[in-house]
Amino acid sequence: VGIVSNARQATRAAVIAEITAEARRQLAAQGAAALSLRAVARSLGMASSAIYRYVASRDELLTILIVEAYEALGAHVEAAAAAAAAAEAPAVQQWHAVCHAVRAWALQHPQEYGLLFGAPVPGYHAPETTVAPASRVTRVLAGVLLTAYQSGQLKPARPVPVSPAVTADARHLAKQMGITDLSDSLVRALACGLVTWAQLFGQINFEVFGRYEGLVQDTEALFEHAVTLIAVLLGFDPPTAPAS
Amino acid sequence: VGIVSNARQATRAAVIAEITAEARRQLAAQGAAALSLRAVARSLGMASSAIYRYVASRDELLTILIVEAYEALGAHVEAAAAAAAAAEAPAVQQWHAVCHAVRAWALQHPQEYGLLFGAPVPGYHAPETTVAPASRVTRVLAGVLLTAYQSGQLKPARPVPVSPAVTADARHLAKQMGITDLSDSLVRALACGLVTWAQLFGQINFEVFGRYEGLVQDTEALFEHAVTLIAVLLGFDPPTAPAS
DNA sequence: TGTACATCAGTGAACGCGCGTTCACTGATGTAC
DNA sequence: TGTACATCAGTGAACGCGCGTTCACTGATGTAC
Repeated sequence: VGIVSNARQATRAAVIAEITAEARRQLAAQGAAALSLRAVARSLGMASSAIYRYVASRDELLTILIVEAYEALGAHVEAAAAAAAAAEAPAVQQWHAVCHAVRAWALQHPQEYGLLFGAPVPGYHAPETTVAPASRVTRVLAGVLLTAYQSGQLKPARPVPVSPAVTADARHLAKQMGITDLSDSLVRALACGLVTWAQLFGQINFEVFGRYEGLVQDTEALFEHAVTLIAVLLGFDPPTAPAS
Repeated sequence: VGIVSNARQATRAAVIAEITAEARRQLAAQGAAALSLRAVARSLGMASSAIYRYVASRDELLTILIVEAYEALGAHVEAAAAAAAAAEAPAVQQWHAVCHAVRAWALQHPQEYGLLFGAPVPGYHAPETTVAPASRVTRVLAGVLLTAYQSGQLKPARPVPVSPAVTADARHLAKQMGITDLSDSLVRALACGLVTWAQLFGQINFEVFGRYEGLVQDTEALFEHAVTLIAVLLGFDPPTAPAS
């Protein structure tokens, strides 16, 4: 409880940081399945048993990596959103900015992205600790759309009817987000948002997981097109001039 | 080369079938990463070395499983398309039918689906053998849209401008598919198709990989909504009556 | 039909590897008087 | 400031496990005369 024990805690935190950094390196190099505590210890020049002073188990290390990845992605996308907002860009451009930010991070960290958005690691079940960090990106995406909606720049273009079951889920979701306005148009917007959320990550999945390989050369241009199409679906005004 | 050697070949084929069946069972139970030749041999009551009379390596077994999964999914979706076509359903309904068929198969075989559409297995690179089976589903999806397009039931609703890079890729793709009509509207349709292709699987990914867990109760209803939205994006007439 | 030979399925032991995790132990670092 | 004690980082050996793959070998099954 003394002053110096803070020093101990500091070095302790530093070692944990080294461990997670090395683990992240191995994750990036060989994927989550190949991640091993022994290999991390070896790279750090310490006995394999020493790791257990800092990390309870392999699963806990995986959880740490997942949380860190969510936070990194969240911070990256938040920064992009903040920059676009600071430049007072129109809402559509803000939407494009955050989408491209997600994609850029995913392409730079394919294995971490796969850990977050690929098939779940078998035998591992994510604890509740990961829920909050995971919602960070989602919050940014929803925030951009919500302010666009509130500023009138986003209006449901084609009122596609929503089934009762989807309406119920949308209402439930609105309550969770603390939204009191439960108008039909907002329900539609939420349902549309849920779908476009999956569409955005579907687009990135195809690119990161190599499903466009050999079919599409300029995947960035296609992504830009996809984001534009999704924007139209969301209710942004469609572009008229040819895209760059 | 004799008659009876066919009998040998037949029993040989039967054993291979048993091996792949058991491998598929283990894949379904514990995922691709946990698949092991020894475990398969154990379950079949044979020595671990005996497997090598039938399968060259673990990677080859994985390849076989991938090809089989692609074929199974392809056959499933083809059957759904054929049934919808035989019933002379309107093109939108055929589109819905094939989408729901993909989803149904994915939910019934989540691990196999993950093997095909999740993050690639690290250290494994799919040989060219998998390309043809993989294109089977895609061909069905493209076929449904193409006939809808040709019968006039599908017309690009909002002509969203397509960038030169995407146009080039679309043209290239059209040539690969043996399509000679390279009109602007077809280029737009192809670009849109590429995007909706990823969107469809993105939607299924979110459901199979559990990303909607705790957020959406009725995932089937949401999927139905997603397919409808994608249909609108593709250029089908939007539904007017409330969805079921 | 019977016999000598070739083919092939299947065995069991072994090689060499890596893994997660535990445990008794050694030193160093900090704490309290 | 100095000393006795407690805390904690880090070690090395070990347990028990499973894996992919190879290899010399045994029998059974088919083949050719």
